[in-house]
Amino acid sequence: MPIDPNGPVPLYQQIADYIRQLVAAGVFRSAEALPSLRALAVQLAVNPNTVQRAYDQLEREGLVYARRGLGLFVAERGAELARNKSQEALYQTFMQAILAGKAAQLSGEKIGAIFQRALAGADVKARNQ
Amino acid sequence: MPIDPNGPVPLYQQIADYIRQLVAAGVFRSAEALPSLRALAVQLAVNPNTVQRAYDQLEREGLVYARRGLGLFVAERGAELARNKSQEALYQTFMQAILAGKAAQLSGEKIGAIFQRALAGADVKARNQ
DNA sequence: TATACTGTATTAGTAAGCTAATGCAGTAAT
DNA sequence: ATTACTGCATTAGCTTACTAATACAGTATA
Repeated sequence: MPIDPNGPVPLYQQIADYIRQLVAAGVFRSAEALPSLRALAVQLAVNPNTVQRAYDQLEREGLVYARRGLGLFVAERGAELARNKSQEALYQTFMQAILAGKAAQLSGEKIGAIFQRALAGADVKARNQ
Repeated sequence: MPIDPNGPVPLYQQIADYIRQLVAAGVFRSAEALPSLRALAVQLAVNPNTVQRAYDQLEREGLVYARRGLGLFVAERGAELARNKSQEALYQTFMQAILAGKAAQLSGEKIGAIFQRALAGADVKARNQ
């Protein structure tokens, strides 16, 4: 698991994002236990509270539920929620960016063109990895 | 000028963004003076240093240049740079969002569809204002 | 019941970023 | 030279957010 202690995005956020991806991809099946706080904390060389905070966030999103003494489990529709969450986040990001572009006097067509260029660029980037 | 002392985005950033828009729109013509640090600071009820920081950023971007004792002026190709800057920022934002979407197992088509929905949504939003 | 594992809560330290106070330095006009 | 304007630099206060230390509480098993 790729964790970068430096860099702008907080550790707990990186962890939450990564776990969310795994849940969305179905790596953890419904009602299957996720790694325990401390286990993951040791593996990532991070304080348990930091993992806790990530798990907290995922629980608030409804992806997982925690049982004290037992562990953490993927919620019934956890995978589906995770996918919806990703899409919603993407939509919000796009919306904000588009509004910023409009504020900068860019037309909808121009904004669309820039997006298409980025989409193509992302493909190339993915191919080179 | 709409400045929100609360809210997540720092004052100096709001100021810089707004001035950049004005420069992009050609409100200030080349070599024409912008409001002085203190004048703008008074108008916005903000510390001069905060405006200074915004102007600093715009100068680093090459949009304007400062002359001590004289004031701040729009650079030769300032308006053009401002427009390019906006497009480049938009491209970067799109790129990051797209990569996040791909990481979340979303296909390029799906990502494109979400973007189109956001673009349409932004139009509606603009119409209602 | 003792042990060893789970998650939870409280508190504190630390670092980064933003804003402001104050004084310095250059220009121009009276 | 004085005055009144420009931008610039240094420093400090303040807030916020992140991370960590530590202790508490529930569950299962030997």
